[in-house]
Amino acid sequence: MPKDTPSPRKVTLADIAQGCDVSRATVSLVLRGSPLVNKVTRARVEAELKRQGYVYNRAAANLRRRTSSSIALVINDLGNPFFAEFAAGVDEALGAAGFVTLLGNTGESAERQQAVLTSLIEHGPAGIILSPAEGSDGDRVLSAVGLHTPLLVFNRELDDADGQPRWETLEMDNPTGARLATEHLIALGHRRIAFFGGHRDSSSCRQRRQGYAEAMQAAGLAVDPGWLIESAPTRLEAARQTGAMFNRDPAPTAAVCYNDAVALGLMLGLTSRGRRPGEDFAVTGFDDIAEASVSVPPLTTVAVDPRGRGRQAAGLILERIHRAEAKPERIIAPVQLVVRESSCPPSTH
Amino acid sequence: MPKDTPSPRKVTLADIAQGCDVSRATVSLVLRGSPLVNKVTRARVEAELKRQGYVYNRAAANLRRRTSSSIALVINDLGNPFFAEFAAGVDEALGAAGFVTLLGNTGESAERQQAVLTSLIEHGPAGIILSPAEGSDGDRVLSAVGLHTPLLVFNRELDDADGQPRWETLEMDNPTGARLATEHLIALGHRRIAFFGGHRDSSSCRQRRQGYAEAMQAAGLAVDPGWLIESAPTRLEAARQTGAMFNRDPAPTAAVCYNDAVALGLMLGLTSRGRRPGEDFAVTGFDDIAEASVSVPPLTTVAVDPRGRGRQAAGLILERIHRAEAKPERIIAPVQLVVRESSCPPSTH
DNA sequence: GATCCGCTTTGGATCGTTCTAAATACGTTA
DNA sequence: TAACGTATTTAGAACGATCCAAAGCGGATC
Repeated sequence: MPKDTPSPRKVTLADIAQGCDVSRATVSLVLRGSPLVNKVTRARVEAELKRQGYVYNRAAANLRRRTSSSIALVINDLGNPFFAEFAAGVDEALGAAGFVTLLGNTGESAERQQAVLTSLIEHGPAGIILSPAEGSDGDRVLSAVGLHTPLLVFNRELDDADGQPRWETLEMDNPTGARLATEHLIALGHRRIAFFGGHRDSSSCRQRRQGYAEAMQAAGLAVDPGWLIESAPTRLEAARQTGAMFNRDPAPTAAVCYNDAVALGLMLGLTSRGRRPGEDFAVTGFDDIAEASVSVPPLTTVAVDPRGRGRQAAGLILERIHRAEAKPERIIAPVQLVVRESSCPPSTH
Repeated sequence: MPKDTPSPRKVTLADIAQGCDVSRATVSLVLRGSPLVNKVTRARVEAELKRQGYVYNRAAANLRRRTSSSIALVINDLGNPFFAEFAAGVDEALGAAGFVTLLGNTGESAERQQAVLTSLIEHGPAGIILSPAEGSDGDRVLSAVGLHTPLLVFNRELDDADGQPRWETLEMDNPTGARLATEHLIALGHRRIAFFGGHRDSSSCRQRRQGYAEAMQAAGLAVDPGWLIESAPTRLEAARQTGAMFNRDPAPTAAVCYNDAVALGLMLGLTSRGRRPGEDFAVTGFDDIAEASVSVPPLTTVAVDPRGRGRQAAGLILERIHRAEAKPERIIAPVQLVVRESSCPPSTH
């Protein structure tokens, strides 16, 4: 229940119309740059608009026209630079198309996500871009969103069991990214390669592990189950788990990490155990966050261009709004391996 | 000009009213939980609401009531974790109060900021929170925002020369923060302390330098002008400028940095010059970004709690909306020194 | 003088809510 | 029986824009 106060009263079309002795309809035509109105009238009206400091009331227009000029953007963790960049990309592209972004941050809580969605939908956005919180349920989401508002799900899979896909999907090409990183390490001469970090039940982690496994298999390399190490996707947790890597003998000589945060944490953990990442242990990340290029050593990683993905997501939802009939697609965004210094050949001793 | 398409038609109050044979007014009362309606009627109406899958049209309600349930949030750089956290805090508090966040990212461009403000204001937000882009002009901002929408300016000063303050201000206590950091280094025994990073013309940098200067003076320590080193507030630039610190003889033994990014860059630069931050050179930062606690060595810094500041900003603007007559205040948020390992006593040799 | 034309302009209904003032129902009291 | 009070419901005019169909206005044509 928004507590709010009536404003002092704003200048409306009617005020302008009265002020220069034309009808509201004419003023409206001027505002929308219609070619119907006479030059002289237009000039008079425009002068009056400026004089009274008129500001357009888009809500009223939208009500009458039964349209909307906003898109809701629901993010699972705005504090995470990856999603913040994504949001910036979305807002940039939406702004350029004349839309405004309705923001909602869920902090990875599926409950809050429901609340946020119900609240946002009441503002009548033309579409919704959702980066789901962990543990989101497709049916619940849909019950809040309804069937009339186009929905684009970003980054995580949301169970969509029905025959008909009920929303559009934009995902990173996780398998390929992990495969590229793994192949790169193999090409450098590594044979014992671990997959480090991430939660087994997250869809992106599954997909990345799969790409890793494919590359290993294609090269005829065995994967020791002890080389699949889970950890929360944060630097701190990853640093803590570093030890788990060296429980087996022989230990791995390289690790493909779930993401950059984990990779940076692993490098920290290695350093504090007296190992030098990029010299006697190879590490790769995923995401290419800003820090990756300035860490010591600079991190080899898979770039996904979150800002570009944001722009893409905005483009997709706008397209869908214009052609509501088209059936939802599932889009996989390409990724790119960026080789830096953290991926070294296996040390010789 | 938003290109948009009429939607398939939504369920309205009238549909519900017709569906259970009461008037629109009654349904409206039910929706708003008025005690006037009879229990039995209420139940009937509620059943019908559910049956038809009604969703409230807040825009229409806002039009009629001449209210607004949104607040615009304009951010100079969403990609920066500090501002992303701030935004998350704002959204959290606004959401709790039943408001929705209209997001706009300006990417530090004053031009884009004007465009964003004019676009957002047309959606009739109840208030605006603005973290200004570099080089913003107070008068231009105000010409876009108008005088009827409460404005809260965050983090940077915006020239407000007039006698009457025309907007509310929320700033960090920069002078005190820098003073605390400097005093901490002095207490450890340092005598030659540099101020490293930031642009001289940014208001926050000026304020932090001032706090540093005060502390130095209070301790009777001279400041060599060569110890005031400018740099863009990024890690990379800071690393590049590291050399400038050792141009003078005797060189400083510690540095108060403009912010954490700069401090981390400086530590990088020190390391690559064979110096060990936290052992033979002391470093402090400002902001306490997530990384600060996990860097090597962990960074002594000044915590400003961006998420908390976001919540505070939301609270302030909401308060102002309710009491529009109150004259705008200028609020300085307290900061806190967090001592970690990067600040060591001066090395003995 | 009536008709038709293109060029402009306009009154009034409309979008989905809320608000006001008044209507309705029904028992009580005088 | 009329007047009254309480509890509940409602018709219809707003809010600020847009849309539609129609009208006004010369001037050209018949």
